This record gives sequence, structure tokens and C-alpha cells, in this order.
Amino acid sequence: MDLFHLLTDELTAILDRLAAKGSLPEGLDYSRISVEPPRDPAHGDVATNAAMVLAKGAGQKPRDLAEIIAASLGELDIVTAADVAGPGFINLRLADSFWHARLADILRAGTAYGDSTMGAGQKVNVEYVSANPTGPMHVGHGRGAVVGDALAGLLAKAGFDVTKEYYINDAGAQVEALARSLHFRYREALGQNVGDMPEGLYPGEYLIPVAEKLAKDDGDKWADANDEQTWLEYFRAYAVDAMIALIRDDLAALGIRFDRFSSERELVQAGGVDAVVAELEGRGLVYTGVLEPPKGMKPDDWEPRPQLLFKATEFGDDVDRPLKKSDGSWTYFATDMAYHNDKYKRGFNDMIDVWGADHGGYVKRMQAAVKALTEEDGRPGGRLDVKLCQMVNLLENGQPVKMSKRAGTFVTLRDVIDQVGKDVVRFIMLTRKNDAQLDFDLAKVVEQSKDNPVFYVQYSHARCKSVLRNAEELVSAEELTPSALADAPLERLTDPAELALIKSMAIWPRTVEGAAEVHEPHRIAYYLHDLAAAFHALWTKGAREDESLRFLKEGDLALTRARLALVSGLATVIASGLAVMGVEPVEEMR
RNA sequence: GACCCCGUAGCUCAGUCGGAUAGAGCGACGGAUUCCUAAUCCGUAGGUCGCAGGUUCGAAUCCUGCCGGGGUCACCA
Repeated sequence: MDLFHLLTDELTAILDRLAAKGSLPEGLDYSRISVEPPRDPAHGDVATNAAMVLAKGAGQKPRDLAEIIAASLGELDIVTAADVAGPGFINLRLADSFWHARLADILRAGTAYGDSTMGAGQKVNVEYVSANPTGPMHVGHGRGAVVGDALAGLLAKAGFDVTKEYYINDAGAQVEALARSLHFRYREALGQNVGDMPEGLYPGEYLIPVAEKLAKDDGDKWADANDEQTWLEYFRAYAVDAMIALIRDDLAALGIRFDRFSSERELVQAGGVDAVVAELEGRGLVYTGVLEPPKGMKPDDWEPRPQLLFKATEFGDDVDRPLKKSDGSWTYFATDMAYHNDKYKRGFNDMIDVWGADHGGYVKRMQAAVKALTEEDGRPGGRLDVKLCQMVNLLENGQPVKMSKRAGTFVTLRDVIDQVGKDVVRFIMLTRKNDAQLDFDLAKVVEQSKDNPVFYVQYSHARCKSVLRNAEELVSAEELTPSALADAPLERLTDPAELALIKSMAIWPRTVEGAAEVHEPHRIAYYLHDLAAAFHALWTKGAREDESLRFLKEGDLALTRARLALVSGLATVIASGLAVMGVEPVEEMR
């Protein structure tokens, strides 16, 4: 059990006892009480604001109340000191033996350490990438892919039942353009004199092999360019399938596998949109009206036009939103609304979408839609969180990488993965909050120095493994297994730097829960960096300042085993964290 | 004009659903290498947390209003 949960339980029990004795009023609200690591380690191992939060309700001064609570906390076996500080904080210091037991927990749990029951098996749907199937993924897609996948991994570790989903936008005008582009390449492959590709089509070379295969398989069956009726539908489906295969390859290169691909087209054809709109209509949430032009930037071609509108304003949006285009087909919003309804109907009360920041303007309306579609059900109501991913600036030694589709210098996600490796791509994409811009320097991310966080963290893991390899000359293989190390005489770990490292490792479960709670996978990367720093510090202390702190002590095998337990535990926690990010720990870095 | 995001050390950024003396990396300066990987570590310098109010025991964090930067803005996806 996570130590902060443990202490929260102990604290709650103490407060209940105090209430039973009459030292506190009954029925105080404990919900604002925090039990957390203090920012300054000098304040101890654990701090609680309980006295300050309860003071008003208890009719006592915070510090007086703190003294009472601290006295009881001080009686716990695991607590060696309970002090009142500042305005009424209670700072606890925990026994070394308590920390040694945590290390043993880590070794017994393996990379499952940090697994939480917070999610209680609740279903969560994470939808990400959802790139238009019109070509290979670019670096920006890659960020969304990594953020979504790491978030899914994080939620799974936190005990949620996660479904990873990709929404294929295969119903709009863009896939028609794709179909025409493929047809152009197809005629080209047949040897027709096709001239330059018309404006608005996709000029990328990736369609050429697709077209060549088609020409080989089907011959000139579809060769009449003017007879769109016969080929458009076929080419659309063929092209989308080919592009999805391409995207799946790119995703596989990143180590990403989706649980489900949902097709917009299938949803529309199955009547999903009609059903949703009909339902909203029945509730009086759909009407035909004319929208005002946005103030301050009236589009040139603005014309007052009656449209089928959804009353998004009743659910927190700024204006009502159109559901139908002038040609009678559904807007993207209408189909996406049906798609979210579909997810909800499949049992997902919790939905997370990962989008590019340029779609930020759609967040409110989608949340309004989800609210409207789920509020009158018996269930708690759907929750939609949208994570917006900002731009990735691709650099090479600080200089922007020039990218132009036309000039053929466009750098795809695949190019970057091939150049630096999937683990580097994944890690770097998580070194910033999703809504902050990210510089991705192709040269720096493979540098072996401490200003490269990927290297810095991986190096700490490699060092652990190096020590464990060297240890084989002193300790038998049986004694080096995690379970054997858990039984090592851990009480021999008494140096402050050793205990500090265990303490850093012991906040991993809390880090998982905190990051999962707010849907922020980047916190894992920062945690691992801090953890690696604590280890590098201990390493150098042993190597350079105080030889007694070296991990391998030939003359004291009991101490050696205890320290190997520490090293093995650290490797475990690093591996556990990297696993959440989808990054493989490295064994050595020579 | 409206909405969203951002504003923290010279630079790039963290900052735990409101906590104590605001942190890390880079850059600058000064140190550590017979020894488990110096690809690392230790130390010093550097801040009115954009500005002004408000909420309360307590604000970088929440609210309001400004200033500055970015994004989006009826039928595209």
C-alpha cells in the first residue's frame, strides 16, 4: 500500500478517536486534509495540514490542535518524530525500518510496483492520433500518438480499464481528394499522359506504389477519368485502406497498438448521426436558424443562411453549432457528436480525446455535446477531457529543419523514428506538458550527456545493471534475484543518501496516481529524471568522496547484498516508469 | 470583437486538485577522476512567479480587470 494512503488511514483513525473522546466535534469534513511529502525534505518525510483545515470547525487554534494530533501520530510505531511547525503543519519523520520495508515491497512487486487500484476497473476511452488517412504521419501526429499512448498506459497502471481508440475520418471531402489523387497516380502508372497533378490533390509519392499495385492487379479497368461514378467509391475505399495500413506501420514503429479503429463512414452509414440528431430534436435541442457572423472578423463570403443548429449554448458553448452542410451532408461536428455518443453507449463514461492545439476551438462544443447526450441517462453522465497538443519544432543543432511538401524535404514521423529510435521519440515527446510547444532537436536527443533527459535516465538504469553484473563475482546468482534481495539485511542501509533514494522510489505510486488523476503523462518523465539524479548523486558519492558507500564491498557481503537490493530496486522503479511511457530500459550504454 | 492556451532565473522549462525559505537543466564561475561507466557529481551566482486588486490562517496556483505572446473563430477535418 502506498505510504501516503497508509498514513491517511492512520490519521483518520486518530481523528475519529479524538472525536469519540470529545476532543474534536463529530462529523468534521476530512476531505480537504492532505498527507503529502513536504516540499523541503528538512521538514521531514510526510506533512499534513489536518490541524489547519480542521481548526475552524473544531473551534481551536491550528497550532493547539496540531499538538494534540501530533501527540497521537507520534505514538505510531513507524513514526519517530511528529513536530508542529509553521502555521500548524504536522511534520512526521518515519523510522528507517519503515523505509527498508518499502524497498522490500518494491523488489517483491517488480515492475508492477506503483500499480494502483485508484481506477477501480472503471472504463476509460482514450482516443488519439485520429489523423486523416490521407498520408503518412508527421511529427506533430507523433506527439499526439505518444501523449495518448502514454496517458493510456498511465491510466491502466492506475487501475482503469482502458480502451485505446483511433477514429478514422474517412467520410469527408478530404478522402475524396485522396481517391482522386490515387486515380491520378493510377492513370500515371498505366502510362497515360496525365500532366501535372491538379490543385487540391495529394502530391505525395506515397501513393505511387499503391497506384502501381492497383494498375497491376486491375489493369485498365478504371481508366476512364471522366466516369467518376464507376471508380470514385472503389478508389476511396482502396486508398483509405492503404493509408490506414501506412499509418498502422508508422504507429507500430512507435510501439503503438490500438484496441479499436472506428470508422466515421460506417457510423454515418449505420445511421448513427440520424439517430443522435433525432434524439436531440425530440428534446428540442435542434432548430433551424441563422447565425450571426463573428464580430471583428466577418468572412468575405459571409451570407445569412438558415442552418440546422444544435443548441450548444445551453450546455456552456458560446454559440449554437451547425449540424448540416449546404449540400445536405453532416458536418464534422455532427458525426463527431454521434461518435462520442457511440463511445458513451459502449459504456465509457470517461472519454479522453487527444487533439492538435489547432482544434482548441472545438473543445467547448464537443463537451457541450457530450453533456447534452449523457445528462438524461440514468448514469452519472459522460465526462470528456480534451488534451491539446502544441506544435513540435523540429531542429537540427538548434536550427529549424526546413520542411516543404512541395520541395520534397518534408520530414515524416517515420524518418525521425528511423533516425533516433522509437524510445528517444517517445521520451522526448513527454518532456513537456502537452499544451506547451516542444523543441525536438534531432542532434541533441541522441547526445550522451546530462542535458539529454533520455540519456540521463537510461544511464541510471544502465549503471544499476552494470553494478548487478559486476556483483556476480561476489554474490551467487540465487542471491541476486529480486526476491532474495528483498530478504537481504536492509537495515544496513543507513546513509542519508541511501535512505533518500529509497524515499524517492517510494513516492512512485503517488506519482502514478497524481499524474493519472490530472491526465498528465509528462509528470512521469520528470519523476524519472529526479529519481535518476538521486541515484547518480549516490553513485558519485561512493565513487569519489566516501569509499565506504560503494555498492560492492568485498569484505562485507551482507552489506553488499543490502546495497544490491537498493540498486536492483532502483532499476525496477526506473523500468516501471519507462514502461508507462512505452520506453525500453537499456542494459548498458558502452 | 469573442473564446482557448501561455507569461516563473540570462535561455529552455517543472512546480503535486491553495501550503512552509519557488525548483531543475542549459549558460556563467569554482571544484571532484589510482577505485562499481567522470557519458557523472558537488558548490557559487542568478527571481517584485507579466501588472493591479480580491477570496483566507496561507496564492506562482483560485476569482476579477488590465498588459504582452500564440492559436481558433458559420458549411474543412
